[in-house]
Amino acid sequence: MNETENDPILAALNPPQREAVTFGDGPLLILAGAGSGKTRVLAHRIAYLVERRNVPPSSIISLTFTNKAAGEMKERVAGLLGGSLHGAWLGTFHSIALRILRTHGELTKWGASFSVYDSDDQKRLAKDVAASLSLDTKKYKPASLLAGVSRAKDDGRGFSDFEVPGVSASPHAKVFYSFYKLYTLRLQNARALDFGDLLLETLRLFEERPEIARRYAEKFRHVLIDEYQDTNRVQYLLAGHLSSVWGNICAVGDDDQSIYGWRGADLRNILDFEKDFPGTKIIKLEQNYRSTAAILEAAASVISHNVGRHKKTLWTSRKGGVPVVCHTASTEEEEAQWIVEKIISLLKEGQKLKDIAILYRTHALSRPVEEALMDRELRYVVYGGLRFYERREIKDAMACLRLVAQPYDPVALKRVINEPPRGIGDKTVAAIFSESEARELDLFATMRLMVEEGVLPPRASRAVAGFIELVEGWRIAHAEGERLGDLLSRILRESGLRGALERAKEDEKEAERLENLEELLNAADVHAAEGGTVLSFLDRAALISDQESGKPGWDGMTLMTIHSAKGLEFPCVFIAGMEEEVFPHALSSSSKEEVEEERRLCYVAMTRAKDRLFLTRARVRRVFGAEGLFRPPSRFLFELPEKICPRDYPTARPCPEKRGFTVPPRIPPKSEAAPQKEYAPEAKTNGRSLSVDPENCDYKKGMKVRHPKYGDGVVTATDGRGPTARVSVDFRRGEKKKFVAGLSGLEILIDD
DNA sequence: ATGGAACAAATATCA
DNA sequence: TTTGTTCCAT
Ligand SMILES: Nc1ncnc2c1ncn2[C@@H]1O[C@H](COP(=O)(O)OP(=O)(O)OP(=O)(O)O)[C@@H](O)[C@H]1O
Repeated sequence: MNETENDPILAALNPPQREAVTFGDGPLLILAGAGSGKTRVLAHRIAYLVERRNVPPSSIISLTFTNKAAGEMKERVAGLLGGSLHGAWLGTFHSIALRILRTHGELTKWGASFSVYDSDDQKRLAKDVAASLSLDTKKYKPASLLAGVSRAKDDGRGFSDFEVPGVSASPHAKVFYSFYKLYTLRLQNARALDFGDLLLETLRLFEERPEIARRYAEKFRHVLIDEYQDTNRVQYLLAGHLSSVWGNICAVGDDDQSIYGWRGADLRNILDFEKDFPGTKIIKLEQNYRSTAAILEAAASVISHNVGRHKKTLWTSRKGGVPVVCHTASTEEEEAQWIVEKIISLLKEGQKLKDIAILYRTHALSRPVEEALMDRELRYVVYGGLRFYERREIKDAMACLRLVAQPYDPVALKRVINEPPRGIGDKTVAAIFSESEARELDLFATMRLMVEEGVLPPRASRAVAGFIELVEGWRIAHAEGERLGDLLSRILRESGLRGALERAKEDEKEAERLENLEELLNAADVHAAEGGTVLSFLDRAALISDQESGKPGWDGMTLMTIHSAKGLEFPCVFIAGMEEEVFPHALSSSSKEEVEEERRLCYVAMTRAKDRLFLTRARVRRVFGAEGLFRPPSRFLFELPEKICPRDYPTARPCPEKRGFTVPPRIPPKSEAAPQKEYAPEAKTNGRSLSVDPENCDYKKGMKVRHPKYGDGVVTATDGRGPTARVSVDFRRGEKKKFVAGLSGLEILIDD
């Protein structure tokens, strides 16, 4: 039994980990805290099954949540195995659903060649739908209706599961219903699936064709799921189907790290696992191998403020450690500056750039940091944000490509029919669409007909004819087997997309877009070389949406949101923007549940750090070009152990009675220069206190408020509740304005 | 009817 | 900073 000593698969595991890896058949749940080696166990278990139990890789499916996690998993297992993993299904839920749907496309109402809409496509479609219904988009924002639809799909409720709202139903319910209805119809006409559909339609396929569900359930003797706490209803049901024959489902997760509630993640999935899968073996892992005690203590202290959580033991043998550092800067630029200084001293201590990560709640926070890093010529990679396949020029090119494969796609057509401008304006486009709907005809067929019948003004007619010919040419080239890269290159040339950019390339921005197109061509060549098709190239763009910047051995630091950092680890971690309204975010602080999810997010962020952890905030941060707003420190800072992170915030104190913060007159330390007039200038003079209370920002008619730009005013009307409410304000200076409450920068004035 | 220019508004998190 | 909307000259 000493063989484990030299066994690469079993050696570096502690006893409970080893038990999990070698566990035989039946459901297995590994419920454990951050950094306890859950993902490691999954990777080792896959290797163990293949190598020691002779389980064929093709009967293993491993489901992860993000592409990044899927990539890591592949890498880890490959490192343990050395190549024999061929045939195993490792990927995100969405990519695996897509694979299944493509295999059985003919059985769905979309047919075999449907397309996948990414969130930009979804938003465009949602806008069209709202316009067709002539909704008041002030009151019913397409984006929030769309969010409702996505959420319903995450919860497993397709349109057909909704009842026709009765006469007494709320206006919102009626609007939502008709929106969902038309959105569904338009998607179908476009033969497109959105992200929610990928999962939901796979589930439907399994339910309506049990023999297909069974085929997969028989194939997969082992189903492994990482980050199980973030599965939604549909994913949970899919997991049930996949494991229904063999019953070997192995889920790992941590309820304290559930951060996708807004995407329908349901904690009950992990909490009720035992009930759902009778005979479950539960294994707990309690040793954290990642972080120092200082970091772990700080993180534990924060998360302990969530009520009703399941206590977990988590200890580390890495006693002590460098204390967590909190820093308050006066502006976002100075915050970035401070981070960069720290990074430089870390580098002097021997840390490598790739060992450093800067995490933040929202992408918008990356800019000042990026600028500071560029000043010092430090290399970095930003993950997420405006991703490669989401860039305008790339989406335009891909829309052309999509028209080649799927000429009936309305979103793609609308996008490029007049890009670059070729004389087909809104009126003509609208005419084409309504005609196509009226005649129940394909968009291109409609256009051809309209040109022949001469129903369009001559100028527009000629332009449309030219466009048809253009796309037809591409389609012929494609049918004749032109290589993907050449086809795309032809499209860029003939469509004028490239020409338009070249004409404007003295502009740095446009030059960069041109470079992106070159990279796209490159990616197309690579994809074709790997045997990919136009269709699979389009799929990839929707699902991955990021292009690996192909620089091997790249040594740069990492900038990303906390959400995308989940599951990763770095020796040094900076968390920027530790301010109320930023983190917890203003738009998710309206309920206790939302704040608790933000707190878990904070916990996730902190537990990414192995050795060094820095939390920073700025007293004043600008929201877009606007004037800087005073930002009280994040409540999470006050939840850190005092000894680790001393309370040294002279400018604001938590005010428990109001569950908010009051802002006393600021006494600037001598060392700090710069006049600070924008920090609530009147607060000192008129004896009233300003209350910024994001948990309770319900505006009422008649309420006195202050805006940093417009001054004081009175609320004249409100629309909706919570941070997304619209608030109309009459300012004393005479202006009338309407705001989104959570983003407005409005402060409620309270008389003493 | 189109398209440029000037102006206003609005930003989450991911697949 | 970017994206969308409105207005006006072609
Ligand atoms: N038995 C062990 N011996 C040495 N190192 C270990 C052991 N188990 C885990 N580790 C290390 O601990 C770190 C955390 O492991 P892993 O990422 O698998 O944790 P996790 O539980 O998935 O974390 P999280 O929930 O935060 O994503 C990794 O660097 C891993 O190599």
